[in-house]
Amino acid sequence: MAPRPRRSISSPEDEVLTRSVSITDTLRSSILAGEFKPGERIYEVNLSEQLDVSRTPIREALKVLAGEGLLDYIPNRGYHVREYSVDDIVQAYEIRAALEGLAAKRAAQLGMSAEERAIVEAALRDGEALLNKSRLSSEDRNQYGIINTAIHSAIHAAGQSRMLRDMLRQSQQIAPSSHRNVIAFELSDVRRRHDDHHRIYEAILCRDGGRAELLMRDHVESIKISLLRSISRDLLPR
Amino acid sequence: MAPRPRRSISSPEDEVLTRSVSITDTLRSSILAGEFKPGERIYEVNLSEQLDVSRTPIREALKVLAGEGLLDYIPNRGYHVREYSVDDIVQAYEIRAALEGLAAKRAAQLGMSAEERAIVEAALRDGEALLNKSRLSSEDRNQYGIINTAIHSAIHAAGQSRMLRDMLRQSQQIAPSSHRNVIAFELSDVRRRHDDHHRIYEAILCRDGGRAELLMRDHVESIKISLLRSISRDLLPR
DNA sequence: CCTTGTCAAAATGTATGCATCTTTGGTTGA
DNA sequence: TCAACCAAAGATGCATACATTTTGACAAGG
Repeated sequence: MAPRPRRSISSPEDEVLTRSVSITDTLRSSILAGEFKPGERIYEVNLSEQLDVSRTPIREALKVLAGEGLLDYIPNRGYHVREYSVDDIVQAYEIRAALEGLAAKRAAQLGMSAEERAIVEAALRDGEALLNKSRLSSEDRNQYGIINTAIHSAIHAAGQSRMLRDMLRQSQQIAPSSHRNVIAFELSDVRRRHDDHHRIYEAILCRDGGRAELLMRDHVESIKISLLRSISRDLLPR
Repeated sequence: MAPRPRRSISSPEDEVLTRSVSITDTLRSSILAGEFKPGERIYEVNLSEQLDVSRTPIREALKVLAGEGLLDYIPNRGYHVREYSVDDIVQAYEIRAALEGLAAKRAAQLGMSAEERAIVEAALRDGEALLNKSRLSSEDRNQYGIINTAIHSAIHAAGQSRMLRDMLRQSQQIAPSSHRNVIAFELSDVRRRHDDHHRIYEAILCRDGGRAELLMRDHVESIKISLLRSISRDLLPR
């Protein structure tokens, strides 16, 4: 096999690239994009041929992804794509609600930096503009997803806890599309969520940790409810 | 190197043993026991010589432990034992409080199985007997630790959520001894904690999820407080 | 028909050699 | 003197060969 090319000198601030790390990223995206069937067995040799590397970096990537909960591993019996039942996803939302609540409380207690505030305020404004429309296109919904992520990420950052951030990432990283986790929100739902964001941010600015936590918990719990509602609608069609 | 011995046929229900897995366990214990200095660099070759295996299973073990948050990893620059500041530990308690609260709530909502109830009730009785004494020996404290773990583990199990259990484990698995995290509890503290356990269990039996959550959160938060108190006492001696 | 045993193919586990990167210490040049 | 620069040593990354385990097919026996 050809030797690994030297990293270019001119790139100023690049991520370190080892095969193992980039393969980990590739596989993670594939799994989260639902490109593997839930429960599907993952064969090292397959992947190593597909990705044109030896089994070594593949094995390391699989170990990492198993640690992240994306794969199940049984010694001598390989890896399987982890299956998430509806109940698993509901549990993940409950966990996320508890953790996001804590993050919001900490953000309120510790205060948000100027940059963090700027990000949230810009996102709130953008959301305002977007939700003025009388109907949301698919692209609009996508756009709101980005806004939503910006707000939550800023609050996570303000929580100033690496462990908390790590766990939040894990609780959100649950193969979403594989279970059509994309909840069909009504426009009114989105507006309500956006209003939640406003209130949560206000509570944080007021340094009211208790209120920020309560609001955030309910905010996330309500997504869980929507999920349950949309599922029960699917199961009992009208 | 000598070939790996076949697994014995007679052992009925043994854990699967690969070098990689058992080394992972060994290293995890060592780290948690504080046998490495915080921040210390971990060299693959060192370990492979000490443990008399090749670098391959070592590398896999290190990947897993990094995933568990016990090690920091930088590509091409190896692994370091993760350092936990006092603040990190406090954050871990906050996370644990949120998660244990959720576990207690779920246990109340879902109910505890007969076995789980038996475990808790036995532990509560044992605690009763232990705390009757007027003074606790070091062995007694140790014993109460086991009782405490039994109660909490039973509640975790009753929560019926793998993700929740995994995260709880992670939030508790923070090199305790390396930071003399062993809080010097007064006997009255321990009695109070034991009383907490009684009330929490009652709330769970009554299927009062809200109360169970509240009590459990406060229960864990109070340990955080004790930690902070004992630290500030250390820093300002009298 | 189901069970059990055997064996070969296939998959994972481990050791090892080489490639690449980091680090370190000394050297050179301003 | 100090900084930039090499070169060698040391450490990690990756490929590969071989060892071990699992699995599935097939045959023999109940």
